[in-house]
Amino acid sequence: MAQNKTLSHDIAQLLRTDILRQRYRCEERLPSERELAARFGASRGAVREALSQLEQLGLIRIQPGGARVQPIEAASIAILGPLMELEAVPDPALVDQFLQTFGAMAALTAREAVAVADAEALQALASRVSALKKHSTDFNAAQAEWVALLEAMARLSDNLVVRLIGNDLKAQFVSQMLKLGIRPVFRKRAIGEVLVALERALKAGDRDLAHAAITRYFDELRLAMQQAMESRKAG
Amino acid sequence: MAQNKTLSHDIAQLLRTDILRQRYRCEERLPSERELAARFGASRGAVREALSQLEQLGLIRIQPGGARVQPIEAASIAILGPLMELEAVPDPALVDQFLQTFGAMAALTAREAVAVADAEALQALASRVSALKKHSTDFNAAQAEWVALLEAMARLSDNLVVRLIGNDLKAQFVSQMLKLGIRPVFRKRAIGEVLVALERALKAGDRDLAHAAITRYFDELRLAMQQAMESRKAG
DNA sequence: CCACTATATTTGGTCCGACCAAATTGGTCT
DNA sequence: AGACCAATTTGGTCGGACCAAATATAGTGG
Repeated sequence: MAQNKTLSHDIAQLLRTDILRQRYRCEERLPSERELAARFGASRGAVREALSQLEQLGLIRIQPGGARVQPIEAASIAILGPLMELEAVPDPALVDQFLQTFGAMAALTAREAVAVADAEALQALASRVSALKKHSTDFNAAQAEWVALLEAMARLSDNLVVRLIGNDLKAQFVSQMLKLGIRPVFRKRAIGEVLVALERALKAGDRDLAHAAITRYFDELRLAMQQAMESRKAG
Repeated sequence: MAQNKTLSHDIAQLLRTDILRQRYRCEERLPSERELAARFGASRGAVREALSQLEQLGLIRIQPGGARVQPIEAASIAILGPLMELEAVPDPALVDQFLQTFGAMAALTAREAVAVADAEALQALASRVSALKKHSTDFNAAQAEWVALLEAMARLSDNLVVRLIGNDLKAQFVSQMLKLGIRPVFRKRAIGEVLVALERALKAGDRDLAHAAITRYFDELRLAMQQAMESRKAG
């Protein structure tokens, strides 16, 4: 079983899974703290801390009289990770939605980065793209370079909102994908076109082109990821 | 003082504000639970629940030996609301970043909604846009109609990731703006163009045009909001 | 004098038992 | 049947206690 640092975290994780698996219907009352404590062989304090965390996640609403589960849409994005971990292979539709959303924010970041970057910064970004062109065969190296490129643009654009969301999503998603060892296979020609467009955008300071290129990249990533998950399912 | 339901929530809020105000430097140790309990005149259990919530927010990292504050960028987006409430008038740059991000996701939602909608659904959306054309003078009615339109498109696109992020952001932002009573004044001609484009996009099922129209609307909203906040500052 | 180690202290994690206030539940009365 | 009221359940808080891990300190050896 997944062993967290503390007992309260373990309890929170168990309850969280139960709720996400719809073992408790919406608006239904959870067992009382005393009963949960007895069930988990824990003290009421530990259970209370666990419930406090679930409330912060927006999964439940605690009131005198009982804790009630809330609709999933009312929760925080921090539940995306646990939601994908529910089954051995995450829901492909959810993965696609994730990449679509993350891609939109990455594209936004690219546009702003190009908009505010000076000549020097643009040159630095362009050199990263050049490096990417050479790593077209080594997946791991290319992946690391992409992450570095997006990170560099995020630093330039300096948008705290995007950064917070990105951190949350990355923490939820990337680790899960790495754990599963899913390796998307890109269409080389398309990725080549993306890199060319990105290089041109950086050289010309064309923010719209940069936006389009990043969007295109994530579209390719979505496609590759869906295929990888399908073959994983078949294998 | 802002009175929450429970004492632990109050303590969490106080500590949260202290951390966001940088009263504790990054990586610095917070006072021990026992000392905090003494300071707030509360029991250690209440303090522990508060700290547990802050940990869930990503503001602190709790370990035997002490709780340490984490870099703001590592936190969850749930801190955006408190971050804007720190001062009487929220940071205009932060508001702009928020609207930019929210707009990008709304545009994404619009594109997907148009992509998956059948003729009937498109017609329903178009009628909402028509209604918006008539409410051009009444700010409150128009605002409510915009929210309803975006909500309808969100239901159609059925993207859980966007929905969760949107809920989080809305909960953080909208209430704060309403509380301040800031009223952005739109450029009527631009909004008129947006509505025309949106209507055309819905009639033709043109997802790219819908995306562009929503983007344009939020660009106008950003402009109007910045002006409103500036005049508020001056007045 | 400095670096390393073993010890003492601090700090978080958990448990137990108790009391209060609010919500729920169930019964009673009209 | 509906409204009202008491009994029970449930969450919120408190205090004290013990353990294990991390930190700080004193001691030792170079």
